[in-house]
Amino acid sequence: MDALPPANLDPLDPLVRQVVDFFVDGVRVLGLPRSIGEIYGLLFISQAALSLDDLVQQLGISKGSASQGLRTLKSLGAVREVERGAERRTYYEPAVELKRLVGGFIREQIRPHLQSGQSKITRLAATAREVTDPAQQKFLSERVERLQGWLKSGSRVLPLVQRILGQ
Amino acid sequence: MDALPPANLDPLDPLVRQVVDFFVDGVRVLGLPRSIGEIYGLLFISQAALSLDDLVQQLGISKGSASQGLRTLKSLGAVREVERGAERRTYYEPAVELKRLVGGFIREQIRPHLQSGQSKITRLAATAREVTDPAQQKFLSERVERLQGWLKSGSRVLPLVQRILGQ
DNA sequence: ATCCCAGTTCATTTTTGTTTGAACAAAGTC
DNA sequence: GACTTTGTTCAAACAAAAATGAACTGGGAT
Repeated sequence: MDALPPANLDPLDPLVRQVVDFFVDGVRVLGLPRSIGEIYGLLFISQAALSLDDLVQQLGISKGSASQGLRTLKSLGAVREVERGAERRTYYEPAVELKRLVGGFIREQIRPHLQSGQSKITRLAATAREVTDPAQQKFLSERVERLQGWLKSGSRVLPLVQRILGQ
Repeated sequence: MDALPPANLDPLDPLVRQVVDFFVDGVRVLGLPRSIGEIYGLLFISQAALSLDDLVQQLGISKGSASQGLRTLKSLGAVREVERGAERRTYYEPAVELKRLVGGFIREQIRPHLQSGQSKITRLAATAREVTDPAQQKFLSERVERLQGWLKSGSRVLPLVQRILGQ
């Protein structure tokens, strides 16, 4: 009973662990996979920029996860690549300005949904217009208009949120 | 080869289907299960209040799902029970004011996370204070302060969002 | 007291989403 | 050209979340 599972041989420092867990929870709320929280969290609390391999080693995740996670984080503008002179491998550091993070999230994760919502409602309105029974018609168009109002409000709020979070 | 699966015998009207799908997508973005979108969507587009059994019949979902979905929707303030005189069974109708919906979502799904985030950061700050190396110390406290700033911004934005969406 | 009926609970099944790891590509070295 | 190093891709394995349905609760009705 001494050959325990090949557990991560290099457990994270407790402080680092706390930060990583914080971000794991954070990204779950945003609907992103945990590996993304782990990666961003470790970058956030590491003074030096880290390479993909550093992330794999320290977090004990696969290269595949690390690669995909970094890709998503890049697309969100949440990490940037650091030039490291003649080095072949690339290093990453976190973007820590809330404004930038929120902006990226809105651009990548919210706006597309708002837009597809808009077009769905447009189609919906067309379908509703074909209903003949007047009472039914009235009820439906009232509801469709309400949906349109919601989306309008949604797109009105976003810029405001961005402005406030940009200080 | 003619005993096909016991598919839903009573498919939804295409318009209703469109609305239900709209809400299914909508709630997925919010991180809620699809059954909740289906239920809310059907209520939203139905002129009459519906019972749990109506939902089960029309959506082809189980009683269990319907019951749990309604519970969540009630807790979000997104549906209300309609009194139906001597009727034993209860009927539901949707809350359609954006203000109320957003308020419920913030209260149930966002505030709790902000709060647990606050307390995690407080603990984190304590851990960070124990680090002795001064350079390390400085870096860590800068990062921890940044996190605190994020949460502060977050809680500043919420009331504002609510105000704007309340017209 | 027993039988409905409307609704809830929760262990199991199903579905969905994430992670892994092996194969691959690209780009530099010897 | 063959080899090493860094990173990507994607089918398969795995894990997490949601849906099911059978057992149950509780309140009428008879």
